[in-house]
Amino acid sequence: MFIGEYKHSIDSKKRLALPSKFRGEFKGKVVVTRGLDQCLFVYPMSEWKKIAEKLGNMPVGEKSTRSFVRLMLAGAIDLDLDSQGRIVIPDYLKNYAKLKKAVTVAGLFNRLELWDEGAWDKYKSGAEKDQDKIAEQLGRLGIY
Amino acid sequence: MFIGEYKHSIDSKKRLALPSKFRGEFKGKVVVTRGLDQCLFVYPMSEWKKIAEKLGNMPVGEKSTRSFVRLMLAGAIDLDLDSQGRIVIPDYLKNYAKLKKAVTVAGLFNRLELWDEGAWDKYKSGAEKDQDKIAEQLGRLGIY
DNA sequence: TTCTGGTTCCCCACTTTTCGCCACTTACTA
DNA sequence: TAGTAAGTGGCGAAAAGTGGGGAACCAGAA
Repeated sequence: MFIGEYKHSIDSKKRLALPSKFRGEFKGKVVVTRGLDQCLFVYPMSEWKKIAEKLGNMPVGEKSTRSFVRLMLAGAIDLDLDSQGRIVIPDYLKNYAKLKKAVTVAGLFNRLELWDEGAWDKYKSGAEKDQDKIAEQLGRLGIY
Repeated sequence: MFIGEYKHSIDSKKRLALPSKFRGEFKGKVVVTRGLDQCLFVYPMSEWKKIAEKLGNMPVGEKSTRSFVRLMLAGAIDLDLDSQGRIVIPDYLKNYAKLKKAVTVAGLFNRLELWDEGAWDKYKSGAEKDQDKIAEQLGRLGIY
């Protein structure tokens, strides 16, 4: 289970180290995909297979479904960790999430999220302002 | 399983290199056919056989089904990879997808798609716009 | 048949990118 | 404060992508 917030940096070769405490769960392989709100999702292979299976079997008849599947599958990439636990972020994903040097890695239960540090801080302060709404949601979920 | 987005180029002899990480799955042979939305589909021989089977058994009653089957089956061609992992794109397919020099190769689960780079970028930015719909679709897949 | 022009295919070569490894530095722990 | 682990940086080797020469092949024309 992925939890916590970590700061890492992308070097000149587009390499990004993943937090060492999670490397065991990845077993040397991860899948990175386009996420929501301009971040990237990082899944262990086992999680990704479930998702890909569903995507691959979606009907291609409808135009909007087709483009959704294209975006998700073509937007994903499977990567190997090097001996230091780093992955190389492809250009098209790096651009999508507007990643520069400083990256925030966030643990979200069954995945990691990669954020440009600045974007993350902004997003977070926005979300923190919305405390009342969050409290409301928690209540609805039965969390007190 | 094919995923990811790759940039390659067609040279003056109409040769196009396929991403090296997939060459193993092709075993030297591929089937290329007209795809949906002005792109080309590239299947490994094993996948193509399944597809062709399905297409051959489709009911020919509906007009749109008929034209879809014609599109896929009539345009299909099997190609060999050369020793550098390239295929030669026939003119009629190159024209159909309006391929110029810069080509985007997209992995879509059981096939690759070949797009003119410009067309791909346009298609993608169109699909990316509707983040709400994407979130909705993700929710339907059980991804949160 | 023989010549010629065009096309295809095979192989070699150059350039760029990627990958694996090693090493330094920083942070945390005991 | 020594020791260990994590994060970062850089080098050299290997692989991938691209371009081009030239042989083989196939047509049509003389």
